[in-house]
Amino acid sequence: MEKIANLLITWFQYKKRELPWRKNRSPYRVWVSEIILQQTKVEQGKAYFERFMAQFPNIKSLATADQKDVLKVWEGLGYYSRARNLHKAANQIIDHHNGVFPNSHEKIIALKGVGKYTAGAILSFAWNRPYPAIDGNTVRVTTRVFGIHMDAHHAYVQRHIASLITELYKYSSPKEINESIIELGALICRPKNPLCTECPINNHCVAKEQNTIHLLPLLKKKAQPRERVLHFILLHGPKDTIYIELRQKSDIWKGLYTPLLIEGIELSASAEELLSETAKRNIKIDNLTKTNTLIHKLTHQTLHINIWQATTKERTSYFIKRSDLSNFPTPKPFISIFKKISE
DNA sequence: AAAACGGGGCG
DNA sequence: CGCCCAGTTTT
Repeated sequence: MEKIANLLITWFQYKKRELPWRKNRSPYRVWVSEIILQQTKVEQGKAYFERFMAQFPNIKSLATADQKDVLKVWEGLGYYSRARNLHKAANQIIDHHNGVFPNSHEKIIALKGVGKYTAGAILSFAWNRPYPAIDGNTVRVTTRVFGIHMDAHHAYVQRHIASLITELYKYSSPKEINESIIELGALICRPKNPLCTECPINNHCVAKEQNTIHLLPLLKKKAQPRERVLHFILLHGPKDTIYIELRQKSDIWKGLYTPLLIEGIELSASAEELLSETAKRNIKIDNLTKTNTLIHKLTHQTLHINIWQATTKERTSYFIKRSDLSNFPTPKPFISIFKKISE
């Protein structure tokens, strides 16, 4: 174990990437970057991190912002609950910790959106405290190096990995141990085509020795995504206004704004059928025409989307000036559409 | 314990 | 275009 720890950190000090969040490891920066990096590739996360930090440089500025503006910075990144939780947790810190980022594991993991991994990352990266940060990279590296041929999600395996990582803390700092393992997983011990010849610990890798690297880690199969049909109507009102609605249910895109949504009728539905649906919602519309249809794939749902155009003479509170559209966070399929309309 | 939650990238 | 990646909350 001592040899592995030393090889890892020597490699890391030499090969680690220069990343925006590594410039200054304040708890706030570590926290924001770790939330952004959940389910997100480093390359995509960089620009979002820079913009987020520019707009919300500290806990207070984030806490006092409108959730809508936090989601606007998050627009296009996906898993929007991360942004809502980040905003809520900033307020938790203001309300319960006097605006100062808490430094105990118990208090950090109590923050909305912070689970075991993120708590470990904050404690180790910001304060060099000995808490494992077990993410997908860590699981991949450790199951291979130690030859763990068991379901990686199983609680027993997670505890085993944690104890192996903790043992490495005897030989080097938790901060560098955690970060070097994650970096090794990202750069060398990749899911496909790992670069074993460049790996600093290839001589200590059980899976390499067994020729079982391609089999590890052992992961469960995912469920099939469900199919879903959505009709969106770009509804133009008087005086350069457009109808938008806030998604509020516990469903995809909560907190974001979309055009008028009609769900529950088939993809091939006629304009007449849509008209009767809008009538049910007491919205009188004219000139309804279909403009295009697209498929938007999410991990858990495949969305079949029809986009329509229509006009109306009504003007309720759901209508905003087209030029204000850019202030409203919207899901990926509508970013370019809204941009075009607002011009 | 299982399902829900986006979007990007690769072959 | 099918397949892969994956922490936290909710159910």
